[in-house]
Amino acid sequence: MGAINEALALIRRGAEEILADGELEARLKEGRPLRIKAGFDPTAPDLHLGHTVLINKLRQFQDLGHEILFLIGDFTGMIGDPTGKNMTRKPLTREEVVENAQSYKAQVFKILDPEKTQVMFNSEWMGKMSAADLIQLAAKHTVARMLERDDFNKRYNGGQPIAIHEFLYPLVQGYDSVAMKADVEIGGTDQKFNLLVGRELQKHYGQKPQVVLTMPILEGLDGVQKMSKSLNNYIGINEPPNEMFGKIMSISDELMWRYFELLSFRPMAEIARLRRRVEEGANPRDIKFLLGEEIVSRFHSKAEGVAAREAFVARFQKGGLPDEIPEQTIHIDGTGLAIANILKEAGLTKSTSESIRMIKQGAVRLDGERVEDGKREIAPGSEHIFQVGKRRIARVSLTG
RNA sequence: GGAGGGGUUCCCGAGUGGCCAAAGGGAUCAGACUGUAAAUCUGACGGUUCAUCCUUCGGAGGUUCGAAUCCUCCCCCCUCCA
Repeated sequence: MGAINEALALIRRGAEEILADGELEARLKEGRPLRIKAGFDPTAPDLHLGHTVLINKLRQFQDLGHEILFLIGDFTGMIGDPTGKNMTRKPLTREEVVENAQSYKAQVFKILDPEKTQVMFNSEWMGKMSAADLIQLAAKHTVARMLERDDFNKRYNGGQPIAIHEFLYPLVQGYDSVAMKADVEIGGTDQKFNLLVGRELQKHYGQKPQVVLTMPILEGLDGVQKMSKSLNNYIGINEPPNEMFGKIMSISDELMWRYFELLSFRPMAEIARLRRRVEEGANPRDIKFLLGEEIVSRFHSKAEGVAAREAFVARFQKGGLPDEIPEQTIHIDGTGLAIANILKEAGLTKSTSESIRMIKQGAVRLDGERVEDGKREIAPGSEHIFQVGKRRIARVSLTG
């Protein structure tokens, strides 16, 4: 009994909503491994920490002994989840789907145990479905229910078009749950409607309706908008250790707790203790170190996590230079090249104009000394460390 | 099919013949303060041989000493009516 309560606590951690909570408890009591479904787009995955909120939840289920069904929606991908804008997507070729699946695995298995994860494709059953079957499926849901979905509702009332095939998306996603005999489906809060359709359909097909668990959308580095690549407020899981660590350090203190809850595997009790320490006067920066080290360790290695923290301390706390400075060689014709031009050549600035601006703003250092005059020429045959701001740095050797 | 409104620098959005590389806001970058926090303040934010010259305001032409602004054609988006 204690074990079930513990399991429930872990499952509820960070979850936005569980429908229905009571059903979940009942299933856990059955004592068998539950079938946990999560669906993903077949488009090329480039995962960031926001995506891992969901995957972490899968991992927790896995740790509790349940079976993860990682569904790649290669069939639904042809429809595209209706957002009102991109009504249809161009279908991916089989090769692209296979390739993207490989890429998913490489990224996702940094969190999940491959041994306990089944990767599935919904084209497997949807591809075989006949038109008659599809009509039968469509008969199991009503237009009125469909229009309950927020974005359909808005579009319908706002006189915006809704293509018929868009109604098929939730139906197909729901049917996946039937085909997969899912016990639980996990998705973002924006997926709630689709996940609930799965419950309805399972009932129609004589199955016990799946438990729906929604996870919140993670805020990006700015702490306000959702983490996304297009907003450039993300931490990619393939980013280099120091980059990753630095980005984590740059989040606000308040946001740190959110990240702890959703991204850390530390028990909530421990996180509560950390929080108390900060309230009692500990420097939040030092607590953030723990988070940074844990995250970097997960996606790289324990050693790299430690190294990233040490590099950060050495560089920013003690004001030193990073231990690995990218090296460059620039060839100079004639007697010398102006610093402004070298910066551009070295890729530290996008243009000579930017170099001049940066110098004017006091952002440029040459071997640690602030540069005042961008026109100053450096003769070939020497090596120097150039810095623009705090983050851009390069060791440049100039050859004649 | 008819009527009307738009497309401006990364985004939003002013500008309706010269003072426009183009207001303002956002994002971003840099400096100060710090814990590379956050918040705040300051500055920058097309390229260049940098007090110069060059390229930009959906596309192509044209008018003019001079156009983001006027004209012609084309492409795209939106609203209303049928």
